[in-house]
Amino acid sequence: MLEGLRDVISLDHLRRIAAWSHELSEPEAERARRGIIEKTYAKGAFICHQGDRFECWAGVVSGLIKVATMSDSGKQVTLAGVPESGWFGEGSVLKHEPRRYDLVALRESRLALMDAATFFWLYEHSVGFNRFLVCQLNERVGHFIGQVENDRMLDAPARVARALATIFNPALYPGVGQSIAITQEEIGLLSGLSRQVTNQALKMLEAAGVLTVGRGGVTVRDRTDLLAYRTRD
DNA sequence: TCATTAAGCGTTG
DNA sequence: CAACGCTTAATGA
Repeated sequence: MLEGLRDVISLDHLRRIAAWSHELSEPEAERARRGIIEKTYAKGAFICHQGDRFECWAGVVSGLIKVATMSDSGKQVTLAGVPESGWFGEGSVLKHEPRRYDLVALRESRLALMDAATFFWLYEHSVGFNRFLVCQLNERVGHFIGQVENDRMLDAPARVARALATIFNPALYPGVGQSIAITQEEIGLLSGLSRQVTNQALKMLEAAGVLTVGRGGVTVRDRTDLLAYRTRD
């Protein structure tokens, strides 16, 4: 697998790629900037495997990341899709734990990686940073409660609705607006469905008035419609 | 046997 | 040129 390009970033750039940086004081932001490098991952590349020690907090600058794990039966189960502007991995960094999940780049993606020392410095010194972390963890709790439900309803449109609802969460991913550029193949990878089934599911969701499908993207008027979607029989 | 999927390919925007 | 839809052959429940 090809190693991507590594780069140091500017303060201006940090402001653009990290919504949380606006909660930081000038010296805090400067410290954050120095602790972050950027790296590009090719389509299909693993950012890390389950069990790896990957001592970084990561933000998606561009592209799309899948967080997945193996089920008991050995199948890949997607836990979440992380689009542009999403930051993840604070769980493992905070606990000094090996990664509990696989991280895969679904398309060519650029990540901002913050080293653990910087992360802990902000954790101990910055009120704004902690405010952001609490807010994000709170959103996650809500998300995973929804996921538990998802395991029991194996219905394809409902799973697609869930996967998309994750991506359209403005608290977690402020960079995503009403529509997102995502292919049906990528939605399938996020939902754990084949391209055919994904296409069919999207049509059903469109018929239900929950979203509109376009070429290479979907548009959602109201995210609560996605969350409210239930199997129609 | 029937259903589902990955792969290949033609079409389309 | 990449996303989509369709066909087909393999897989497996």
